[in-house]
Amino acid sequence: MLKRLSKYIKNLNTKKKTTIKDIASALNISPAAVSKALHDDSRISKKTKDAVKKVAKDLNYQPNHLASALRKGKSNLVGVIVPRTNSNFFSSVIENIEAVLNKEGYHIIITQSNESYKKECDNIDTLLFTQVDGIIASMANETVNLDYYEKIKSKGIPLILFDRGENDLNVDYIGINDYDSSHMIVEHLVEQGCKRIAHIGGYKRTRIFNNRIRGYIDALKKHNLPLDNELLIESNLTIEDGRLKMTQLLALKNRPDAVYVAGDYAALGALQVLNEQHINIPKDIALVGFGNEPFTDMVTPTITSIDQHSSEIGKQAAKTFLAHVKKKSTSQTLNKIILNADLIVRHSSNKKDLS
Amino acid sequence: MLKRLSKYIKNLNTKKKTTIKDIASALNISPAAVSKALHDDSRISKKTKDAVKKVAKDLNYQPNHLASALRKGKSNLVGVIVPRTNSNFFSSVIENIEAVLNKEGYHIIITQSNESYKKECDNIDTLLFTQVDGIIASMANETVNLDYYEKIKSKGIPLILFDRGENDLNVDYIGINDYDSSHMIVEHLVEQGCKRIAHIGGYKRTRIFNNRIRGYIDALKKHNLPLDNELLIESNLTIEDGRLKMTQLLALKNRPDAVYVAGDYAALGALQVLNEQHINIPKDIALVGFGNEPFTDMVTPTITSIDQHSSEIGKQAAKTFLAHVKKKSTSQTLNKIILNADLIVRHSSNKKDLS
DNA sequence: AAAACTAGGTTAAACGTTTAAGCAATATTG
DNA sequence: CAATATTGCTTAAACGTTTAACCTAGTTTT
Repeated sequence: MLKRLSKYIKNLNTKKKTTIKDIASALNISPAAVSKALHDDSRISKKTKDAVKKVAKDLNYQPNHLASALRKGKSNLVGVIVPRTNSNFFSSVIENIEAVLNKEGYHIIITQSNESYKKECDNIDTLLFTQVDGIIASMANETVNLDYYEKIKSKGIPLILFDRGENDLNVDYIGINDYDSSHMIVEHLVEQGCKRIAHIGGYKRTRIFNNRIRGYIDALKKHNLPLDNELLIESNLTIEDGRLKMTQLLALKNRPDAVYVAGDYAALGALQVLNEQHINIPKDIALVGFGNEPFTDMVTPTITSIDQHSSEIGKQAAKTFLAHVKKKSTSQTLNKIILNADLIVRHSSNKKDLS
Repeated sequence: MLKRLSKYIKNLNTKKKTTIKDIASALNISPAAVSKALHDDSRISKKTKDAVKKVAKDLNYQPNHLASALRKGKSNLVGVIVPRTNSNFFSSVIENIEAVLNKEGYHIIITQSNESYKKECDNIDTLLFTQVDGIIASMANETVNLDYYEKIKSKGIPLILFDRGENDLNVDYIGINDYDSSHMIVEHLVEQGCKRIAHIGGYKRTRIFNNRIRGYIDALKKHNLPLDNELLIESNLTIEDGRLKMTQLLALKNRPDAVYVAGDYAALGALQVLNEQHINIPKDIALVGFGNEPFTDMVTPTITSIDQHSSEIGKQAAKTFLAHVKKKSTSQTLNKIILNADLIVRHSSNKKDLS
């Protein structure tokens, strides 16, 4: 009695999803035939296929992703890990990854590490738990231990890194040429007549920031400018720290006449300090950022920056993943895609265009 | 021959994941017992449980989420839809949703609509496809047709809206009191001696922006200020449009002496224009934003804004979802949680604190 | 006209868990 | 001490798809 009642209630609640079985019995064919029809198997007649598709639509059939994922051993889900999504760069990369993957029937799961190593590990666990078919990631600032990434590799799950990646980890990578970008920036500043160029860089331990630093140092050498250790500062590249480090530079007896900041947010902080202290940009101090965030073109003065081709990075990352799953052979050739970045010159460093 | 070879290769590749069966045969008990042991079922002896857990750890057992989700009919995944993640507000809401849900064994899938209705529909399809147990969403600016949200409801999947939600859709909602917030702002500006208060508002069709507009109008009335239609402008609230609309206001014969902008990004755009035109803030024109984005405290002058308690909104949204799944009974009492926002007074509107 | 294909399916097992139902052995109760 | 409960499992089915293997009737080849 109680059982019958509960069953009745259950039937009321579970708006009973249509399954392949329902379609099969409606057409008096086997579930297997339905499955094949829905996948356009060559061994099923056009007539049956059409009938199946019609009934499927009529009954509002939605394939059960979990069941097919379980059976096929793949989830058609790709995990994405980024430090944070609230910058235009990562936001745009994600958008493009999604666009490319959606076309191939994949969906993405976005997770943020907030630059925390622990969070990043949690995210990896979440993604592995969700049985993603691959992971596309950009590492947190904090991350130095690569065990968790090795864990992904050891499970045989394709791993693609972009922007923030490590060389030691032998995986596919998409990014820009940071070393060359620094050269472009220094060259540009030298052209503007700057002689004391400071660099507020990211953490040396992060490969891309290290490359920017190396590029900065080598470019100075190339132009016969002395390297002054006071002018090379390590930063976490937040707005706040940008303010701090700029203030620090202004406190020097011998101030720089140009500052190259390895991130736009920190460059914005620096800009604020310069504006507040009524220092003329670029006449007294020229400023260059990195990343070409939209706000660089909206602040006063507009900030010269490096465009990292975020949409291209996203697309390439997605394509690299797809290449991985398509050739399931062992011929896993390593892909390292290095794009050339563009220098976008704006008011903050353009002395020649002064009206 | 060929078969044996392919089988051999297969075994090489599939780093054979340990399953419950493996544990079972290792201990010579049934898979069912293992499953129960892992879930701390009371009908399993402590001795067996310990043994199972030890073997599970030794064999590096990872539960197959897909299988359990299929069997249990729930995925332990919650979908989150936001306009974009690149604002601190949404970023912070998401962070808190995740924190609360992770503790209960749920994971989240983040998707962005980029303020596009079509993208939002796609996102909903993705989430339904992924078999999420619930959806927490904030609607795109463009969204006026609610069919897709009805679709979620009709599938019996818990839907919780926050910030941008609609009244017509009869679902749980978490947000702040926008109407009252406008009152607080106008009151504050009146106290500062402002008499011509303009409002750059969001789209009227979006409920929260409409409420802010209504609050603005009613507050003017309350303080016996005339409503000048020239001073009430609709905007998409991006930085760019903030610049545009501010420029528009400055072109009036009779300029406002205060501008209340319904979003911080647009307020930033307005601030830039005012700064560029060397208009004294707040003496000539006072400025107030909405959202308390971190940069409001970093620009010059700092911008007065409304704090929306993003972390609280995130937590409450997650808790509301959890309440839904816990009481599976039909007693679906509707939750409308309206938080009181805080006005954070900063330099852009504080005339009394002038040094 | 026998042999060999082909078209168009069907059958049944499998993916890894969970869980209702069952059962034997031990413990508790009246 | 017989009746009843409890403990600690086992059995087997189920979740919804997919797929290898098989089957039958018709078609083509030789």
